[in-house]
Parts: sequence; structure tokens; C-alpha cells
Amino acid sequence: MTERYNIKETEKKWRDVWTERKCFEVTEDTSKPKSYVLAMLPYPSGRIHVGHVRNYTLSDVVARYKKAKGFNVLNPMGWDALGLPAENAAMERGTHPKDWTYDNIAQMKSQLLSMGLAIDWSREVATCDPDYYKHEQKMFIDFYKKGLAYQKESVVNWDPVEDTVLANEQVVDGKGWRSGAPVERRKMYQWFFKITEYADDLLKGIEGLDRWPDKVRTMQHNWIGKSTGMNASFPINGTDETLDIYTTRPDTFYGASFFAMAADHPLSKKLAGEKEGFEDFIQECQSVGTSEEAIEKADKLGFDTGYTVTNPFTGEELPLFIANFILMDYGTGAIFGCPAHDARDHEFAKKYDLKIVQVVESPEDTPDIQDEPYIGPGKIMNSEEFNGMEVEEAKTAVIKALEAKDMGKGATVYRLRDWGVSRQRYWGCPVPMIHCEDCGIVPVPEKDLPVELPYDTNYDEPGNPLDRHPTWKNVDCPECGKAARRETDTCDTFFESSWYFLRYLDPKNEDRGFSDEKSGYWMPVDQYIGGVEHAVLHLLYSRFFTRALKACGYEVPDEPFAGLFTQGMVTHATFEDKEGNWCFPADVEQRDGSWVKVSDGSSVKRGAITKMSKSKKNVVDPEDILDTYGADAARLFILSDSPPERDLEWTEGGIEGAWRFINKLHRAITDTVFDLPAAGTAQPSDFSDAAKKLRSLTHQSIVGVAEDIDAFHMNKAVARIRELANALTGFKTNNDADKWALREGYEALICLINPMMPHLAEEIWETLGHTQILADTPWPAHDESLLANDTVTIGVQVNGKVRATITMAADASKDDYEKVAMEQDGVQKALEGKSVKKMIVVPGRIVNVVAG
RNA sequence: GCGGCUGUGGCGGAAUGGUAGACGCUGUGGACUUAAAAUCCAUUGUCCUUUGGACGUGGGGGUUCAAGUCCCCCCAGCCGCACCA
Repeated sequence: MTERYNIKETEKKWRDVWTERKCFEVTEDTSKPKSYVLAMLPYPSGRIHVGHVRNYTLSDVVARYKKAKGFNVLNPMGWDALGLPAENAAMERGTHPKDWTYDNIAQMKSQLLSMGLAIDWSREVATCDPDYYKHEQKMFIDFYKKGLAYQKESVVNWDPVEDTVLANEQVVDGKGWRSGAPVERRKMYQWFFKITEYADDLLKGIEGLDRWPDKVRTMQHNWIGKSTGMNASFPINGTDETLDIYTTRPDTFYGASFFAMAADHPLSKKLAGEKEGFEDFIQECQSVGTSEEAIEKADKLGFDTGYTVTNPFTGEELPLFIANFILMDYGTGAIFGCPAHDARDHEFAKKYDLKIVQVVESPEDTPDIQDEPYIGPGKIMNSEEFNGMEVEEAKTAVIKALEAKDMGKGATVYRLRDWGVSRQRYWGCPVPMIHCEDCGIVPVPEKDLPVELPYDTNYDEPGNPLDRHPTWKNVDCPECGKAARRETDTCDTFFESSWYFLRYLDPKNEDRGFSDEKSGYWMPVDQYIGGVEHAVLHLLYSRFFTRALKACGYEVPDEPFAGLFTQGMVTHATFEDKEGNWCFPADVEQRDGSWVKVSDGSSVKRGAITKMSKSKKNVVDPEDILDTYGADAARLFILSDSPPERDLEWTEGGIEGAWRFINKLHRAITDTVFDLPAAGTAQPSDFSDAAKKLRSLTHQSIVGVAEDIDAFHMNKAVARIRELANALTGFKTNNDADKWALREGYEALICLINPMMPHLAEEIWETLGHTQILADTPWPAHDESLLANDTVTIGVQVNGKVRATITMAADASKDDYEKVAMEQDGVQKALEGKSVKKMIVVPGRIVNVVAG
């Protein structure tokens, strides 16, 4: 008996070998093609979760595979180490955010190390390190000088109890998540990055991202939200004011029946502020919750200002409303309403009894315009000189007409807003600016960077610890030397993650964030892998960043990520005990087909399979898994079955199945190796049919697994590997040539599993008598002549139904196929009483006898 | 509401228009064992009384010698955005 595979010892052994030999540390090497494989950097929460394991397994498979394929592979790792949770921990447990963060990094790193990832740890980066954010501050200043960073007043969520600004996700039903106090909207000066400057470029760039999922491209496309239409200005009758409106439907001007502006439009208060009921109306508009549901259900509300605006085409005086469904921060914050051809305007007109005039003819039968608006294309009607035009044609014509009267102009509007980066927080990158009474905003001189976070802070009181720090914010103005004040805002943590992939390239560079030379060699990222939750913000900000950095003289491509893969979530069944409490899967087991608690045997209900979450306790701890089954089993299970882009259901059965496979393989080879020819034995000249078949499968697998990995079909690659393994372990050798073929198959198999189960692969590779480690061994070469089988087995159909299966020589002629097919009993039987009308023969595929 | 994705055995999932269900999980039967675990072998879409046959890829139409795959119309589920003029 062979001894059992000792997972712990073996896995540790190979990790040590890789580390000692610095197998995955890389430098720029122009003799090889490069491949930059990148996994989204984790937030150091302290413990890895299964989602991390899936993410890094995927990137590791790609990295190891690409290395075997001859690429110079960069696969780095770092920590997205700034952000709110550290401050929350500080408040809850009295630890310092910095200490908490570095402790967490140490813990998580040791967990990641036990996964056996092919990472170049010499490039590790923590974004909370002043050596990191120093360069970020330099970039901030570069942006500022280019006009890409600026300050403006904007509305924030203010928690009056905590005395602090809340992020949107910290506002739950209009209340602070911690204090429960109603959130106020307060105006503050905040820093912004001018991402809108690149709106069109970011939109156009999406077209070129052909190795991104369509889903993500669509989401970014919608997020940028380009629309074309026109701005127009009309005098408000009886005042000196002008109403600026934006519309995408200038073709419907003849159908206008009202004008409307946002509640927070400056003219609203100015024109109607004194009117009775105005304040109440504004109150009502603001009290409507911000939740999606509330908005959906919200009634269209309007407040008649009593003023009118004249329709430039009909000369009609139309009422000017203040309406709750008009958004101040889109377009101009004012519109004209055409109820016949806009759902919202229609609803509004119904409610306030405004007329509904059809100006676009529907080419099909559509409901009466008084009942339902018509949004589609058609010919213009009721519109004098524009009658008979198609909608698109009329848009252009109306814009032209208004431009001629100097009343408006064609315009393009984006949904995308500038990126607000100010956070009134401690644990973030300080904005490197100084406020001087005389000189205004002055950037911190480069020699004074980094602006480091002070360590001596406390969290006993609410508010921003930087703002109430006794000395930190007091500085002299770099320009005039007078006493001045440091900016106490810190940056949104999306700032750090917008360029970390560049820092990995040159992590020790003290002078610059990264050198042009290194960026020129490594960029763009060839394969980026992470969760779809970052489909918009992180990925869009990063795309903005490369453009902005380029504008500031850094050498970077426009698009940072040439290839993107978004993995699915990891799910698990939920368990609920009799009291209705959630139970951890680890505390539950199946006895005689029903689920019970391990502790007391009481019955437990197995509920829905949902995304793993702490609140439902349907989580498994990767550390337990790695400890019990080892890294290879965890990796294999994650890659098996579910396609990586879909959700993966974590099951005990699944992980055990993976573990079994590993043991089976190890056993099979260690039990056979003594009987195989030595490594490197010359190929025999002749093989038995069975050996030929086995060799075909071996070489087909070499090609197939490579194709699967290239296409991210890891589950199919695993299936192929199992198929080959089954063939090999079931193969009976009768002579030396058979044994040679078996060794060839095993060696190939081990190379194929290496990206997925690297520890096991190295161990068996050594057992097979190799001295060069697998991490340095190239992907096996395949023999083209062995890819095709000597024979093919295909179906024979009669009228499209399979009636027999035939096995033919690979080079059989159409006549051969026809002849053999017709000899089949099943075919003859199906043809009884019928005459053959036609024979379809596709060699190697199908024979179909058409009979009637 | 708009946009996108997905529907295939008990389950996860395979199938360049060409033998539907690869590979795995589960279940069942058996071998080994005093017994169990582990392991190995067989079997596992549904229905019909069988040799064998019929039916089967969310539903309904269509194209084709041939449709899970292509086209049209529905239905369900998931995700994103959401009063964006």
C-alpha cells in the first residue's frame, strides 16, 4: 500500500520551493511576450472569504498557464487599505485604524499564501502606506494644475448626530445607518475630478474593449448616458427672466402644453417663492424618499408659478410649473412638456388637465393618444411647416429653425457627473492642498510630499479627526509664508484603486508613481479579473485616470485593461433552526436524509441558496477548507462544474469530490510509476491500437485544455482533465510501448493540472522522476498527427431520427458511409415500406437517410 | 418602465446546425470487510408490457435532410439603471 497523500506537508513543501527560487518574481524581459494578469486588490478586512478564493484561483490559473505558454507573466497582489471600516473598527474597539489595517493585512496575507498563488510578492503594495499615497498626492496636484481637479459647492448627506458626512450607502431610508437620525442635505465645498471632460472619449473607448463582457460595456455606456438634443431659451412673460430648457424631442414643439422646472431650480424660488403653498410644495418634493421604490410610486406633482412662456412655434402662452419629476442636475433643470409623446408629461397632463396634442403619427394601430402617449417613430403632423417629416428629420429642422432665431442650439448632454472625491474622514489619502487667506488654494510643494496622516488621533467624538486635530492642519502658506490651513478632506478610496495597477510595475520608485519605461513594457493589463460589482465605478474611474495621467505627461495607454473577466458570486444553502435563527453550515449535518444541528441533533430547515453573507450565516471559512482539504482541492472545486462567470454553489459534496480526485490521481501514479519507463526514454516505433487511442486522447487534451483556459472555460478544462485521467487510470499496459504511452499521458496530465492544482502537480512531477520543477516547465507540445482519431463513430438517421451508430475509418469515402449505413438493422427496419429519396452524408458527422 | 443575461436529467453543467445529457455530484445495486470508513465495479432523463419503441433542451410557431443551437411571438427567473426630458 502506498501511503496517503499528505496534503499539508506537501503543499507547504512546494510553496517553500517556489518562494526560495523566486519562481514568480519577474522583471521586464523583451525576449518574451509579456502578460499582465491582475486580480482586483482586496480590502484587508482581516480574513479572506470564498469570493477571494475564487477570484485568485482564476487569476492564478491564467498566470501559471500563461507562464507555461512562454509569457513573461506579472501577477501582483496588494491591499486596498484605506477606507471607512478601519475607522469604524477604531470607534468600536478603540484600536487605531493604522494598526487595525496592518494587522489585518498580515493575517490575510498568511491566508493567501496558503493558497499557493503564483504571485510576485516582492511587488506587494498597501495603499495606506505613505510611500504609496505620496505619488497619489502628486497626481492630485498634477490634475489640479491641468484643471482636472477642482473645488465646488455640492450637496452632501449630513448626519447631525454623528456630525459627519455620510456616504450614500450609509444612508438607509433617509436616515443615518448608525445614528438613525434623519439625514440632512448640506452644501459643502468639495473636491471633484473632471471625469466629464472625457465623457465622450470614455464612451468611444468602450467600442474598442472587445475583451470585456458585453454586460459591463453596456453598463458603462448607460452610465455615461449620452443624449443629443438641444438647449433653448425663452423669455418668461411678464419678467426679465429667461427659461433655459433642454430637450431631446425638439420635433414635438407643436405638441407642447406646458413648461416645467425643478423644485431646486434657482428660478423656482425667485418666481414663486412668495406664493401661497410654495414652501409646502417644496417640502413635499423633498420628503419623497430617495429609495427607488418611493420614486417609482411617487405621484407627479406640480406647482403652477402663474407665469407663462410662449411657444415659439404656435405663439401660445403655456403655463410654467415647478414639478417634482424634473431633476436639477440633468440638462438645464427645465423642460417643455409634450404629453402626447412622453410618458411622464402625459401623466402630468392628465393630473393637471392640460391638453394633449398629437404631433407624431403612429404608423401602427396604437391606443388613443388621450389614453396613452406614443413614443415611437412616425411622420410629423399638426406642426405646420414640419408636417410629413420623419421624427429624426424634424428634430434637425426644428433645431435649425430655432438656431436661426437665435433661441437655441443643438446640444449633447451626459448623465455622467464629475467625480466627487472629498471625504470628511480620517483614514484616507489627504488632499494635498493648503488654504491661504491671501493666496487662495495652494498645492503642497512636491518636496513636502507626502502629506502624512497624523497618528495621534482619537475617535471619542463625532466628526472628522483631522479637522479637530490640534496641530496637523496648521501650516504656513508655501507661497506667502503666512499662517494657513491644511485641507482636511481626504480622498475617496476609489482614488487608490484607480492607479494601483501602475504602482505594481514600479513599487519601489521613490521619485514617481511609476516609470514610463516600466509602464511602456507592462501596460495595458492583459487580463483583469474581479467581481461585477465594480463594473461601473472602479473600472470607469480607472479608465478616466489613465487618460488624465496621460494628459499630465505620464506614459500610459488610454485603456488600462485590455481584457476583463467578471466572476460570478459564491452561494450556499441557508439553514434555519426551530427558533428561526440562521445556522452556520459548519454547525449543521445531514443525518438519514434530514438536516440537524451537530451540537444537539435538533432539526434544521434547509432554505434558499443565496449569496454567502454573514447575516445569513451561510458562509464557509476558507481557512477551514484550506486546512481540511488543502489548497489544491479548494482550487479544483472552485474551477469544476460552474462556468466562472456564473454563480457557484459551494457544497460539501463538491469539495469532497475534488479532494477524492486529488487522492485518486496521486495514488494511481505513485502505484504505477515503478512500472513505467524512465523519464526521457526514447519513443518506441510502434504502438498497439489501444495505445494509439490513448495517445490521441492525450494530445487532444493538451490542445483542448489550452483552448478552454484561453476561453475561460475552466469547468470544461477540468472535465477534459478528468476524462484523460479516467482513460489513463483505466489503461491496461501489455508491453513497453503501452507503458511509454501511459507515461506520456501521465506527464501531459500533470502539466495540464498544474495551473489548477500546482502543489499536487509538482509532487507527482517529482515522483515521475523530473528534476526541473513544473513551475519552470513549458506547456507540453502536442503532435498534430495524433489529434485526429483513426476512426469516427457517428449516428445514422432516418428522416432525422437516429436509428443506428456506425464506426468508420477516418478516411472513409461517402460511398463507404452510405454502404455501411444502409446495412444497419435499425436503418433497414426504419425503412420498411419506404423508398429512399435522398442520402445526406457528411463524413465524420452524420448520415441521414431521407425516405418517404 | 428601460436595458442586459439566463432557462437542458434529482442537482451543477457539456454539446463548430449533425449520436442531446460530456465531466462531476447525488441515488441504487454489487465487490472487498467481522463491521464501518476508504476504495473498486455496475447502474442512474421520462414513459411504455418486452426484443424494442415513444417522448424529451421554459411554451407556441417557422426555416432546414437535420434545431438545445438560426428566425418570429410569448412565459418565467436573475442582474443593472431608474421620473435623465
